[in-house]
Amino acid sequence: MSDFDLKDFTPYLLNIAAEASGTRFQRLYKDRYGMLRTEWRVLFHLGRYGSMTAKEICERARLHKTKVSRAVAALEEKRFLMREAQEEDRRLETLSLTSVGQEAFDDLYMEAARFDEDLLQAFSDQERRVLRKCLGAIAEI
Amino acid sequence: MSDFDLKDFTPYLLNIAAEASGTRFQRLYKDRYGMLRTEWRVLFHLGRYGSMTAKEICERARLHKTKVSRAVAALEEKRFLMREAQEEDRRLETLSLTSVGQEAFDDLYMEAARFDEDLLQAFSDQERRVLRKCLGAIAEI
DNA sequence: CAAAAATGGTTGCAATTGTAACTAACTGAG
DNA sequence: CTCAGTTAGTTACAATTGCAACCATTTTTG
Repeated sequence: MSDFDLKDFTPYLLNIAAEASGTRFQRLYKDRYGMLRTEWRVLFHLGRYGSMTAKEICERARLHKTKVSRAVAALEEKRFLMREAQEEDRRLETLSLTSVGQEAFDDLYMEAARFDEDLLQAFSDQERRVLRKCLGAIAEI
Repeated sequence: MSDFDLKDFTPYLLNIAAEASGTRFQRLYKDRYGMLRTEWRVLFHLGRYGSMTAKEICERARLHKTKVSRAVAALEEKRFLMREAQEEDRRLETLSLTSVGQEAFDDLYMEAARFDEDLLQAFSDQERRVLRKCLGAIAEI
């Protein structure tokens, strides 16, 4: 029996770490705004990078179009975003945050930055660089 | 606007990396053995660490008891494991792999080690150490 | 010892997700 | 033009999951 252990299996480790950190952060968007993770991600994209179509969100956020479609519907329902049909191509809708959505974003954006700092607080700059580099590379697959 | 970006948000990065690597490895246990992720994790525990009860798997694998319960039922259905009631406490069952289950484990165990090596292939020993340390610490939360 | 609390495990149901099929709108070769 | 693709987005349905309530045992405790 080789000495390869579950704790050495990177996908497992990644999954545990992702779940632990994700679950903790979830409390903020879920408790305060009743959002699901996908909704939070869509909100983040629109808040941070400005108005765009659902298609663009799919690509940038690495989310499947059905997930985005449902998240957009939910955010619209909460009056966090608005859709505006495009003249040139009527299949496309420009999505943008309402002022309520913008406020929610501002709040969560601040919390996210704080949360992240807190999460990495024990690591040196060099460790943070390595972590980011490795995660980025693995995500690229 | 601060310069904090989605690519700087560790829970997001972790989630993307976990999903990318997990999905790729999933092909092996799913296509070959029709297993779900939880089933693979339970199989791994029994194969790597020997017979144990569902409770112990819950603790060691960080899985909720309903997930384990269903994974055990599915693995039993596939004839990958057997249950044996304990005399001393009849609420407990000792779970152990059948020879078919053991073969599946042996196969996947080898693949997992290979997969992991492949995944980390571009990183130096030092980077691997840092990665493991950071992920472990974040998972501890 | 009996009744109450705790423990291991399962089940039912609602919520979330994944997949595929669909609609509506555009594009482009004949 | 026009009809076979594409593309953006939605919807329907099945598979997974999460949560709470539930058995069937132990264990505790009064």
